Amino acid sequence: MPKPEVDPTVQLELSVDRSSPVPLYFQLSQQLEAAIEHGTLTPGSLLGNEIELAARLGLSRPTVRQAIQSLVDKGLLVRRRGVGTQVVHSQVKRPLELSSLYDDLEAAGQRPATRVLVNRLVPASAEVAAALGVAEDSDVHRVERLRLAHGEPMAYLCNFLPPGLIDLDTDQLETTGLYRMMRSAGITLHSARQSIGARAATKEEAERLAEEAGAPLLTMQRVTFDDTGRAVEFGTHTYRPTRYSFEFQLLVRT
Amino acid sequence: MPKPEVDPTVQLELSVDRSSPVPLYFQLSQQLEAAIEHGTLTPGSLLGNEIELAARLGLSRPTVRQAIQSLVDKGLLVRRRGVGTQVVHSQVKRPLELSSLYDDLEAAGQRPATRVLVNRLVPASAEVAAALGVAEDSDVHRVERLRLAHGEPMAYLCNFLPPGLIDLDTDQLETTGLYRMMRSAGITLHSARQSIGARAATKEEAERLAEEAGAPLLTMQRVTFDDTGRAVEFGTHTYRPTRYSFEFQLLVRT
DNA sequence: GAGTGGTCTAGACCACTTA
DNA sequence: AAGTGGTCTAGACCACTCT
Repeated sequence: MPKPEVDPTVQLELSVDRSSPVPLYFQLSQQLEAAIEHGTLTPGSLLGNEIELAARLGLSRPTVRQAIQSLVDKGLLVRRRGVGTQVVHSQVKRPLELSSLYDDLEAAGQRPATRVLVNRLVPASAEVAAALGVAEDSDVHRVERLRLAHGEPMAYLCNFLPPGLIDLDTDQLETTGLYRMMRSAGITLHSARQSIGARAATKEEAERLAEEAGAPLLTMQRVTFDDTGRAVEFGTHTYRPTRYSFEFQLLVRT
Repeated sequence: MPKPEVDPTVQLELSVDRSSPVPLYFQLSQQLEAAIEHGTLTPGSLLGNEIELAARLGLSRPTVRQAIQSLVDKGLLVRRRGVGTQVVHSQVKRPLELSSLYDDLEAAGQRPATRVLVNRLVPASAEVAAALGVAEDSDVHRVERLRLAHGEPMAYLCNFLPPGLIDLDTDQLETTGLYRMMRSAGITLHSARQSIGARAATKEEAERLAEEAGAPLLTMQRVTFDDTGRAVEFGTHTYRPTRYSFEFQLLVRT
């Protein structure tokens, strides 16, 4: 009876296309990630050593390392000196993302709807001006939206954006998410500072979300920065906690 | 009048110690990070090119790149092809962390106090068993704690841990955080899956936190995994939203 | 065209783990 | 002692941005 292969990657038909413009390390990391996602590489399985893997693919060791490292950074693999590289045991795989409510809902198959309540220029309040780094009372966009799922209100979103950044077409706001609009306008999102809390609904808030006054609401405030460090969005959101909660995975910084 | 230096790193007396066991790239990244933290490298300033920097320090380019890349991953630097490497403009610098309430409070100078309400072995409920990956009705540790700041209750923490992992000394639980105890027991935390929501307080919850029944509460559930993929902790926490909110910075995955 | 970062190579030596 | 990942070198060519 033949001894089973120790290195599961040998059965994985890995290959790279050197004529492709896609970087070699990226081609490799995508194939490995797909194999993990797909269950071909099972949790706990030990990848073969880097040098042998590099030789088999006709790549240099640093290139293979770069591919593996990117998956380690995503939390999919764990490396141990003297031991090897293993697929992480835990079932949780989704990377941490700057979540977009619209995308979240769409991914969950909830077919979200958006109703734009307000879309106009207003003078910046002190709080908005500080968050966006603009002068107080200068013009900023104010967008108020109600997000619905299955016809039921789920969240009330109030956002402020500096002027001249993107074209805030109301129709487009109703059919896609704000982040997606910013990305297609060539804005590279970089980081966001978030604060998540809770409070009792005021009468107006309750009415908007079809709740009762005093009902608990989940709140989120966020300032988003692009890769030049500009604040590109300040948002104050309220969610119905019976309909929505924040789910995410954190990687421990090392 | 002499033209000012374009590359601010030349005035930075960077140096590496080749006799140190600390990796060279790490020595460099720490010096750069300190300079950014300290304000010596101001937001928006352009670092000199990698090759020149490598030559000045007597390092190879890949080593310098590794140092710079680690700061890019932390969100402190931004690289642009054809342009250069810049210190990020935004004022936010704190990295995303797996937050420990105890550490958060201590960092905020709130001198937290902990009262251990329960610390014993209990049979695992279905929910706990699923979260920790143990058999239903098998023994698990149950720890209930009340976290206070300035003498006021701030959060009620209920945690479950698999048996035999760490010594859950009650005195130690009152003077430090659970995460810190796990780390000193040699457990390497790796990732956590969190869910943050809100709900109205039940009568018992309200009493524990000195709130009224029906008051809004901020809730957090978390499963934490170590680097072998074992679930090492499952927690169900409730926070007084007037006293606590979750603040964190996200980096956009690219 | 000049300068930047992005990618890649083919080696090397070391530290750690396991047996 | 053998095998692993961790670090490091000294080059190379390419793609992109700016002037």
